[in-house]
Amino acid sequence: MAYTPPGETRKKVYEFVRERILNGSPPTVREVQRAFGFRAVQSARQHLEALVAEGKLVKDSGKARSHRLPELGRVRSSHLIPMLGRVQAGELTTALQDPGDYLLVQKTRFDGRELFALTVQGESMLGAGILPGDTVIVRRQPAARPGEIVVALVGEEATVKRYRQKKGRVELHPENDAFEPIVPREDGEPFSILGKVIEVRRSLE
Amino acid sequence: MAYTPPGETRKKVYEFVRERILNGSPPTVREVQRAFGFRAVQSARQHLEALVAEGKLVKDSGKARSHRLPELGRVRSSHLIPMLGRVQAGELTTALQDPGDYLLVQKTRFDGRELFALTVQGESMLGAGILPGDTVIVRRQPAARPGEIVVALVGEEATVKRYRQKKGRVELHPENDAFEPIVPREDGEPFSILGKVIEVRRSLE
DNA sequence: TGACATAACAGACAAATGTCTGTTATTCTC
DNA sequence: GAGAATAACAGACATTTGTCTGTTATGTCA
Repeated sequence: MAYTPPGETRKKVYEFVRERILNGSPPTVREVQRAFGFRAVQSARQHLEALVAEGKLVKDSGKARSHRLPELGRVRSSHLIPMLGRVQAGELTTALQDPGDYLLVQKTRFDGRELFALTVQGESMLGAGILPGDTVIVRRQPAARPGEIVVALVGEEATVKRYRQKKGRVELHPENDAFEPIVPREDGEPFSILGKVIEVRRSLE
Repeated sequence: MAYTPPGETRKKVYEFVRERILNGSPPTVREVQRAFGFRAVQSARQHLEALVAEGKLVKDSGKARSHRLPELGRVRSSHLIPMLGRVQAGELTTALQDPGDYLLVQKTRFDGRELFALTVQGESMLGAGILPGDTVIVRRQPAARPGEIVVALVGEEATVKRYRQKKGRVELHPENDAFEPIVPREDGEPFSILGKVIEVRRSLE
């Protein structure tokens, strides 16, 4: 490769490597060499080393394909969670065994507790910006604090509501005047908190 | 490693590799070996080969760290898109050059067009279930169809609104009675569609 | 011009990594 | 118990990949 003005090729190398990293396969030194038509491995290596020195890239010495973007450490970590779709609550457990779909979440935001996702039905939470068809990501937990939005199992159905307490009794509040709060009966009707809604997603495509 | 029931370790190997791939660094054969305490490289290799044969993984023969998740399945590779946060519209372009944060999306849902994300400010889209602080994922495109929610550049500011046309003229409608529709002036005030909102995300933690 | 910095080249070595051949152990089924 | 199937092991070799030492070319600036 002919001589190029200082910094010019360096920048292109950075963009090339960055693109490759974002696409999931960091290049080897020789892949960079070939991509730029260098006739010596060292040419590619010098650029890569310089980029590391500048702090634009990070590298694990000696390892293959180990260049990373420095700011990605906290972001890249991801996790797949089962997507429950529109299953009935009664089938929740079995659905979790072999879920039909997965959703990708950024793991670092969640502390390793079990997560799952499901699709919202009905308009009872319109006031909280949760629309029918929205996907809610839920962290499994058996209890909640007042004010949090939870997924609860009432009888045979899973429902998304805001958790409240009144005189020591649990109430599940919709955010829509057309609906009434749910007050669990004491006659043994199955009632439990499945978990807390930690994220809402809506696809508009 | 002691003998384990057929398929048991295989499944764990798959999960391990999948996790690593999603995190951006597919493991080497020997990394799998170490992770499972195999005393022979071949043990790890057999599992990996079997997984490729089953179609659960794909591999570039001979290359280091070349295991990938097949593009066919439901679980697809992830993609990082730049997160623009609360930057002013005028800085949009520069912000894209060196973004400070990234968001993880499922790549296959988007056809390779350029994506970016930004944080919503203001309550003008409450009626569409878009709240202040929500993150919108935007696909860059210079035009839109009536009814779609877009990010537009009006003067110096980026704004999220519903795109409409009235008598051949563009109007940007809020979804909140407290706000007025925006009708771009014809006096040369900068106006352009930055892209279409394809997803809304809200974190509740 | 000459010192200096950067870019690119040449050729090799060393470490990491993928691949191969063959063997032993465990479980299941008949 | 014999045979089949799967799991795990042992040890080696080949290729890929990272790293090193030294050289030549191009541009900058005093």
